[in-house]
Amino acid sequence: MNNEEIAQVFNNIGDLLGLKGEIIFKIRAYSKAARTIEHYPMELAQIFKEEGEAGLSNVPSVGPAINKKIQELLSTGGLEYYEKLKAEFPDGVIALKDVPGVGPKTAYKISKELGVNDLNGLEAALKEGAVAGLPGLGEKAAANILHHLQTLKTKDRRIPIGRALGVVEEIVGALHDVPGLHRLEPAGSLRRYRETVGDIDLMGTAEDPEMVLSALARLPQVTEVLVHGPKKVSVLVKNGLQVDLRIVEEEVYGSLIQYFTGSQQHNVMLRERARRRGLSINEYGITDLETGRVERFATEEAMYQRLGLQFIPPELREGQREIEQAAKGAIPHLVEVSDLRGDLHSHTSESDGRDTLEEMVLAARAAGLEYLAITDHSSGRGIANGLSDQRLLEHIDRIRELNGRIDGIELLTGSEVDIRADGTMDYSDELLEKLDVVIGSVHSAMSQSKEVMTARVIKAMGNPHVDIIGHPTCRILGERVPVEIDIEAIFRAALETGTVLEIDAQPGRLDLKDSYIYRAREMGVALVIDSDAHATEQFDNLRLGVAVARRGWCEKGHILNTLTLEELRAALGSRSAVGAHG
DNA sequence: GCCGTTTTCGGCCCGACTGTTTTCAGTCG
Repeated sequence: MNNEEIAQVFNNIGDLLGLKGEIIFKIRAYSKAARTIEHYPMELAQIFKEEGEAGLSNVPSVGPAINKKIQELLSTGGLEYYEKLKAEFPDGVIALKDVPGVGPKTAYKISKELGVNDLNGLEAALKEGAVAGLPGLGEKAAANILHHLQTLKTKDRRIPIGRALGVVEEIVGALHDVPGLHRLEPAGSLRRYRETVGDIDLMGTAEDPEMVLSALARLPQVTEVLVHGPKKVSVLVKNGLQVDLRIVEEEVYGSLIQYFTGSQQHNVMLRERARRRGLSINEYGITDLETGRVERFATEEAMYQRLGLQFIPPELREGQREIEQAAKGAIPHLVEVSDLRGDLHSHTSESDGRDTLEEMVLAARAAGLEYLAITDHSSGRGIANGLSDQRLLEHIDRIRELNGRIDGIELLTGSEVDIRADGTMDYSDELLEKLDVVIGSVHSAMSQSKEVMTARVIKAMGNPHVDIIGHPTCRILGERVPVEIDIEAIFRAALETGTVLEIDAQPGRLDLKDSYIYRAREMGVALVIDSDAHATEQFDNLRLGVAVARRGWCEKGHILNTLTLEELRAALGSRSAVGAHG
């Protein structure tokens, strides 16, 4: 059972207790635990396996009662308390509250009065007009529920961050020239660089707010204007993505962007901390409860400082341990894009890249990289025009030749070599030995069982020529689920063999993902952030890789390609040194 | 039910919006 499923159970328990009329603070305790668990950087199953009950008690918002329930869920797959509670209510209570606008109370009312137990039944009841007749629910409420129900069916709830960033860049670019616009930046999960976002929150300051708001509303990519008030406009853009723009006063900008950046759980914890100090936070400032005096904050830095906290980078604001760390002054100096000196994974038109070797190298140099490994696909990737032995040898010569006549960047020869279904590599050891950088990647037989896949990758890591495992879980966001693999076993093998694990920064991959990065870093596994660029503009992917590494609390020292080329060569040359680096 | 730089008991984040209300409940973030 994974964290998301456990969180779902506690969320449902909270809602059901609400219907029973339990005291509100007990209900909130369950919801709060659910929110924490949902975004916890380590799987509770793993914690329980390794450290038992004591490990679980370190999770914030988990006390003795919820701890016991987690243990039961993990060891039996079920929870008796939950089953008994569910049996007291119609099934519809859980099923119907998936619809936005339908909470536990409304779900209960509909399922009890109308006998509706699933979403199809709900749609039928809405169309018959049965819902609008219920006490407390009128025509408008019913129409609203039907609207949400139908959009729920047609639209992806969250989109990959890469696509959202593209939309933001277009919009910010288009609004750039509006006179009197001072600031304009994203808030919300986009600013925290979550791998998917539900909508886009933009926030800014301007001399004439209305001019900015209506400029957004008039953009060609806007398909519908949902709300257009004096301080806020909400629009839909192509593909149904919602964009909210707020223009606020300069004096309260810090408080507001802090509030709208979230996460919700982070804000709850921040406000609890403030409460204990006799302060109350809202989105406009901090109120001293004794004197009633309100302080306003133009910057987030000032606001965190007022609460006795170090500044917390947005990527860490997930309501885990970041506030207690900030209170101790123990927030790490996270890795930054400017710390990256090189890139160890790139493709050219020799295999499935779009641009030529020379074009890619010039682009990498322009992006400020000091070194670049050219790692086209191996022969087994026929569909990606993988290189035969002979073509690889010629490619190596061309890379060396180019390296000799170009200034400002050093080139490394390399290959992204298929790890075959049996764990052997797609080139011979003799050939691999000629390369500076060998990335081993799984591109085939992805439906292997967890045992087979894990053994396959560990076998590849045992090959002394394999330096890096590329995109270790092979997921494509929104398209392909990750392969079944025992990630803890992979981390252990990486430590034992000194193999580096990749953070593939392609927007659709982000693989390793943030929570795995967190765990790998904790274990001391060496990591590398790679663009996996297939075209000249894709070196820009690196910033996204840096962002997920930051979400995994990585500092410069955890990331191998922050080393100078000399240091890197030494590290790759003796792989035990690579392991020690992390 | 959880938690502690005032507390192991006595508190518990805060506001906006919507619709159905005649003073507020429900939902959301």
